Amino acid sequence: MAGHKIKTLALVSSFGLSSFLAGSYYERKIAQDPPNLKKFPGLPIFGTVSAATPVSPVPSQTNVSRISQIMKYGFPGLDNIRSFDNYVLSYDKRNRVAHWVFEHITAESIKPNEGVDRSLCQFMPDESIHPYFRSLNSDYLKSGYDRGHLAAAGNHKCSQKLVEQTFYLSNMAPQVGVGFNRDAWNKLERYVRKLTKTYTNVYCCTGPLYLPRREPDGKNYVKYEVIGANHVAVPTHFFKVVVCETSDGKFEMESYVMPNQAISDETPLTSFRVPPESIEKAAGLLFFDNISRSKISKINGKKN
DNA sequence: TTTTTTGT
Repeated sequence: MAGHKIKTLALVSSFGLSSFLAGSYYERKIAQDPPNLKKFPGLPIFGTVSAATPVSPVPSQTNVSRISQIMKYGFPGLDNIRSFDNYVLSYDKRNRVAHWVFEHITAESIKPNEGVDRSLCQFMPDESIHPYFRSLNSDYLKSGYDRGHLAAAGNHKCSQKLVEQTFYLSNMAPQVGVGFNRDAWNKLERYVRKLTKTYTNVYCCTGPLYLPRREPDGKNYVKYEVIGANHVAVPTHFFKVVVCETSDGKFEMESYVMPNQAISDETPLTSFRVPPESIEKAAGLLFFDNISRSKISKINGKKN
């Protein structure tokens, strides 16, 4: 992690947070009202919306500061960043599933407010994603997989608007329902929420993995199913990397990898702990790059 | 408690 720190920091600061936000604002706007591309001289114009991102208005200051708070300790990667009011997502256009989502939760922020009702929410396509790369409800229909939240709905129940924003399909991945999404994975999500009872701030990064497997010929292959007309990838595994901040400014890190399959209720969560480095290498991401290693007092329960 | 799908 530390070895790459300077490079990544330089990249983040030269882009600047506002340009990420500006990008997401612009692409969202495209989806609502198709732009007159002639307004942007020099942009390549094809038959479809260009991926290029011209200068555009900066969104409201409140949103910017919340996003800065969520991403305070670094972006794991910089591909197709989407910012919502209470979480941030990096989208993998090739697999039609996010690379990662990032959340900042506190006891206060996850406290459900009266009247907030998950059952009123609907899964909806993310119109800010180009139609070529967008997943649809029809892709999941009769696939046998749940539309599993990456940023958990249960982390955003303080307002109806925030919980609704977790129902974009860009925040979903095909997950085995019984025994995984509704059980072991849900248990991990509840455990992460429980950490807010002990720690002032909890930062949580979640995403899919497509891990190689040894086949009978002795070689390693990455094999995964794709579902629906849009070939949405079914990840082989999911990860969660969590950093807990104590009131005196110390950090503790925990990182988990779970296979996308039914998991026995008896399996303890601790058995899914893996070194964060192994997730970074498998995912091509760097987690919490802005936290100096010397400030992390524990990793997966062991003194660092 | 929270996570969902299916068919009416």
